[in-house]
Amino acid sequence: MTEEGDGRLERLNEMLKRRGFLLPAFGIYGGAKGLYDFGPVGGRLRSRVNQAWLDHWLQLGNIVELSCPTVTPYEVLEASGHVGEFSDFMTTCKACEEASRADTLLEPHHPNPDALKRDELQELLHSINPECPSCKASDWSDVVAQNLMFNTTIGSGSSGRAGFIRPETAQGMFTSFPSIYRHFRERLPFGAVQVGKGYRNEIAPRQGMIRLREFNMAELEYFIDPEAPVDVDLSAWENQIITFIAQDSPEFTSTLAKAHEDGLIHHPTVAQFLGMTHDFLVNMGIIPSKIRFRQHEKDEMAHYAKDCWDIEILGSYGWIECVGVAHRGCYDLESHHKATGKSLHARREYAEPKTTIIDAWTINGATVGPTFKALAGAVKVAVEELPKSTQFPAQVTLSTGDTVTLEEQHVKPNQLTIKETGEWYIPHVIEPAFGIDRIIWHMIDHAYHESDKDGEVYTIMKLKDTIVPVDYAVFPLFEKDGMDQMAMELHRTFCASTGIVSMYDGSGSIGRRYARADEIGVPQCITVDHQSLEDRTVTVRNRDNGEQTRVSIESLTQ
RNA sequence: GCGGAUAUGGUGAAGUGGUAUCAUAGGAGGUUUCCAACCUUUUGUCGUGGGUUCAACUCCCGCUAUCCGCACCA
Repeated sequence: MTEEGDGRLERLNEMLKRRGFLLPAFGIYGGAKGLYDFGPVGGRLRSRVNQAWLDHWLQLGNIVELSCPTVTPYEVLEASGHVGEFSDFMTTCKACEEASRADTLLEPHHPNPDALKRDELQELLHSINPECPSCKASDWSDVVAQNLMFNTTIGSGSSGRAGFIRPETAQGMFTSFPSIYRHFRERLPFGAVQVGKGYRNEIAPRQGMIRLREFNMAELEYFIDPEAPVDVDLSAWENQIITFIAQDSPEFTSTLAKAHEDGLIHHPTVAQFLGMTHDFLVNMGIIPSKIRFRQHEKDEMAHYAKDCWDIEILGSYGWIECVGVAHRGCYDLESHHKATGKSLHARREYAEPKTTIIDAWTINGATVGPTFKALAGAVKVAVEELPKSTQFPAQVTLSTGDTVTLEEQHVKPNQLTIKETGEWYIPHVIEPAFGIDRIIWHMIDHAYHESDKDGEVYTIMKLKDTIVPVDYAVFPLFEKDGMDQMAMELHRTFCASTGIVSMYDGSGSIGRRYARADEIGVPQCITVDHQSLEDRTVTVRNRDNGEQTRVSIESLTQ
């Protein structure tokens, strides 16, 4: 196998374009930065990965799939913190009209300009007046926020409402919490999954598929009761040695259970999801030794996170974050609750109802009201705090600072039994978020094998059978004598079966066709030859070892 | 966003102030009893907009995109 670094990445990218895996979008218009097409081969690959991802999480048994709009009202993303967090503060040089980031300009003059608010940046910028990096002038416009989300208007004209194209799928799932809660009969834990597009108007999209302006994401929002005992079994991964990079520590290996026992992974469900993520990636063909889990530093953690892990994959661009598993606490539901006033709580029933017996004093409203007038409310609070043993008349100091004298006629005994069967709380959320494009890139990167064949590079895509874009390639040995009709018939039979993709190829020599099929990773090539015409058997060639077996057509199509 | 480089058939490349070359690929036909073979034939191109010029793929300028650093982002 040819190793990387000798032009492998260039050959891979060239092949992906030529064979229709991945192509720059809108190519006939010169392309558009940060936008890619999944082509005739890649489109199928993507949909299979999406489906495999959904199936993987639906296994848990308490997961539903949602599909929420990409167009999202301004208020939703303001409440979630994205309007505030997803912006850069820009200023323009009045001499040359070059736009620069205000915090970058101020870096030599302030320890951490990134943390400044807009007004503070503006003040500092105008007092220091740094040189323009391109024209050396020192005359800056006002600082404006440039948001990394795509702006849009929902509706037109004066009735239009400000909105964004979503930067992640998560918010739609949070705002759907009440209906998911009802669906699951108000019993946590449960989760919602969604695969879909997300959009970020990146300043500098780079590195092919790694940083896109429109990207495929897959997210699970898993809602838990922070106080409920957690029933998580990590034994499935007890023999799985995983590479970790944690806060304040160098790279080391351990198991998920050990990492949790050591207090590194705070929540067992986070550990479970890290394990399930590992399983998914390996099922997709990611090489296990090229996976590592990296814990976010405290200052790097996003605005919502309590504990956050990146799953990084090693590929041609180095270690790239492809999945994030974040314990978001109650941040999201609480934010939307505060913004809307709508209940996003769950109910926790006590094992035993809590009974509170109150045996003390309360006010006699008929006398306290007329006597104390505006102070009556404060009197009530003070009276209810008095011990049962209080003798009246009594001097009482109110929260207002006033001191009043309470007569026996102002009070009456207060005997109550309050029974509480449970309480309301805001569920916590654990969120695995997958960058599907990045994962597909690494699947391709890891599956791409080159070998030397008579001085030429021979390419095989060793993709997993479960997600290959094409399941079968059907060839007539020669396109004559009825072999072509028989092959076409078999091809059509395959295509008529749900979930199977077949490709007919009768062009060029048989060896050339095998090579073409290997290049896009077709696991099995089926060839119709002269013998097939007589006994309805065909040869099946294995992609990875080239071995052929002869089987009957019926055994393939049943 | 900054600095540097680049942009020629589907893919990879050469080249020139007078409308372009090679390899490979794709289609059709032939040949061929299974791993990129061969023969015939055919398809298709100078990223984009402007300028200079009798004439621009070539020179100049803008734009767009790509690659490499830096920065940014996750």
